[in-house]
Amino acid sequence: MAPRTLRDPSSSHTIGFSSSTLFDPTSSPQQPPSSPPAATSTTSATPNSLDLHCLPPIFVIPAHLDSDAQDEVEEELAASHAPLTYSVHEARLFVGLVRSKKRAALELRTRGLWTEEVVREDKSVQEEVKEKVSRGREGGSEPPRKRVKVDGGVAKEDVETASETEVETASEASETESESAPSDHVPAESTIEPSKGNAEAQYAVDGSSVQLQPHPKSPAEDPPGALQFQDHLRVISLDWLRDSLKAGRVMSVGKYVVYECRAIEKPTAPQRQQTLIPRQQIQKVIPARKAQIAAQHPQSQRQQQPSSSQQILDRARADAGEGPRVNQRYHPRRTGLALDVKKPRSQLLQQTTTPEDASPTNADSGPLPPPPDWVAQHVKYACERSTPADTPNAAFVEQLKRIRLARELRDDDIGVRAYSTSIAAVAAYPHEIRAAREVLRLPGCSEKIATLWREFSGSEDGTVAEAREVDDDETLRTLRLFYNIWGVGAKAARHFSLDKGWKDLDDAVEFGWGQLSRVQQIGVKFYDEFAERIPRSETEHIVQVVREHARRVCPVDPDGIEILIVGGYRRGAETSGDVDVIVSHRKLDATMNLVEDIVAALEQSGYITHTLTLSLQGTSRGQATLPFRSSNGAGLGFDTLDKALVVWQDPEWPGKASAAETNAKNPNIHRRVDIIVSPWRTVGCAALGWSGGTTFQRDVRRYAQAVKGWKFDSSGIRDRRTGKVVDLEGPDGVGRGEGIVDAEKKVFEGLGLVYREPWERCTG
DNA sequence: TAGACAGCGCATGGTC
DNA sequence: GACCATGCGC
DNA sequence: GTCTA
Repeated sequence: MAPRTLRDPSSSHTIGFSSSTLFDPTSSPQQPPSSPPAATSTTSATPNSLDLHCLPPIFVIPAHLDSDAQDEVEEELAASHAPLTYSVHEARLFVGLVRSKKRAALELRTRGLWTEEVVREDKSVQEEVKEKVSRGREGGSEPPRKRVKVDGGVAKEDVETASETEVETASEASETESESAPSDHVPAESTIEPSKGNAEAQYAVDGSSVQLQPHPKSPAEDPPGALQFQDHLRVISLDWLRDSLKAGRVMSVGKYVVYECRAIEKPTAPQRQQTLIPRQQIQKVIPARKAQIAAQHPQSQRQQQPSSSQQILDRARADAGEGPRVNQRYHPRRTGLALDVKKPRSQLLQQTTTPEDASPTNADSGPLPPPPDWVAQHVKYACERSTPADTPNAAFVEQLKRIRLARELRDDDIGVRAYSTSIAAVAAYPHEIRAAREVLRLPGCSEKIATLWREFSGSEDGTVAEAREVDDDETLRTLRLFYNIWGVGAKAARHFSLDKGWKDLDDAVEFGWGQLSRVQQIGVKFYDEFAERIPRSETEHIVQVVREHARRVCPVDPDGIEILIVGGYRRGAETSGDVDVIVSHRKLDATMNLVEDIVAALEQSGYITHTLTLSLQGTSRGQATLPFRSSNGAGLGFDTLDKALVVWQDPEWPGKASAAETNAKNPNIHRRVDIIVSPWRTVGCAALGWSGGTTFQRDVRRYAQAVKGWKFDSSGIRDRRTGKVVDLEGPDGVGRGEGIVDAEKKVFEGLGLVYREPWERCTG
């Protein structure tokens, strides 16, 4: 082993590398090498015997090296008199824990160095090694390792019960990882060619400028290899340094080359096709699994529903393509709208209150369609208007949503909220927008949104630059990858991507498994499965199973169990990201502890494989302010809106019977299911609170606060001033003959709102 | 021009 | 262990 | 980013 081993190799997150690399790659706070390593250091070294002064400028790629490990590498290099550099543009040689061409290129690119691969004609040995190194990482026909690893974990998970709360251990991941690890590493020492003993064998320094040249003394040693092309850059494995130190002499770099390239200019305009890249990235992670899923779930295909977000995006993009062409007719001549928006706004508002609004008010723009009442009256809460899913401005909404996503990824809460408001307004607008003035009339839409609309309407393809960033910007693409893990929000995504330098899920598994929370580990394991959309028929089936189990655990009055599917399904979506279902019962005591019982029963039958969170005392906080009235013999009469967020898998599959012998595992896809149990008394609030969309719900709360002075949440309503419960559904909920939806209608009514059908709540 | 922007429970990690 | 702040999902 | 006190 190396002269000095760094960290405790048994550290829980030395996954995959601990036995094969010198430098511990565990955590990697990415500190760009802003300052050179100390010339001397207490930990550094025994001066080693290597002489690397003739090497070209070397850059140490910090990825996956924590600052200590990075320092150590640099110290070793410095001790060997290697010409370390901290400028990627100056460097000719790059060393690091990088094992694929693609990744190597990415590492350089993210530091501002764009490259293209150089394929050498004589690549017998080198290519072989490179290919070996990168095998399994690169796309190719081989399934990506990540999926293999993750599946390995899944296999183990399959026997877990939902009640297990134990954190899935890093050691488990480690085991799993080790199965595939060996193929990732450069050849063992035995395969290494005898060293030429001196760096000069491969490199020479050309006078003052450090340029690469084939060394005259050894033209044949690293054949075409070495340096016929002086502009070549090489990314080599850190193992080269390890092996050289180990051998006490400089090993030929040839076999350690991961990526050979030359610098190119930064591409100016990102190609439009890059829109597809995120999906490709995902596919890269899951192709095999995806195909498997498709095969197992023919119903998804049968319904011809978009089975992926990309398809939806594609569809939206197609829509977007049409938008501008239409709109352009109305914008042959535009004025500097942004400049005159402020003043005209109030004028417009006044005008919109009169029927004459439909007449031309501006010689420059022509007539606008008569605004809907909510626009004319500047109604600002989404719950006060109808927002159907199909908007004539879908393409523009799509662009706004992308910008919002970018704000989410940038951890800009306020921006997210602002765009959500605008999106909800645009989505509710019943006409195709033809003039920026129309945008300005909408609540929550002002100069910025109007400007975006102008860009949108004037563009060839119905896109705006800010929205394209989500797909084009590499940082955002990586952030999105992590952000899409269940349990990972903006903070964690940024932490993983920016602080730790992880670039893909492989990195999270290899380098950070032990740093993931329990639910994040689950989120990674089922990353691709959770991304799959759930068709309505499957939602219905799942809910049917929930219903049966609820009845089973409610022996006193099983027929009293009432169910409402909420979430996207209730809003009419063809597919959903998860299944949300409200379970209730007219008898208060029947809903007490019902979630736990249902979950336990579903675990028992094998439907629930994991419990992400279990909320058992929704409104215990409310007890203090809750009058002890409706005690009904049910003890304290709490409002309990209990919920379970679980991972679901149908335990039945064809061939299960013989599975024991064949060791086959359940091929059914894992789904996210939310089971909400509400007491009857507040089931209307629950229905309203869980039927979304997000902005609709948020605006119900804002409305309740601003207009009524109430605090609304899905487990009830309270008066902000007195703290007293506001009972809109009656002391015991709606009566005989009325159901959950009737209760919901009473809540609307009590709030002073016109009832909105669920499909009118598609606020985006 | 400054402050608000939904509001909850759970998980996690830090402090005392 | 109690308490608090933060992150997260809904 | 928008609205409002």
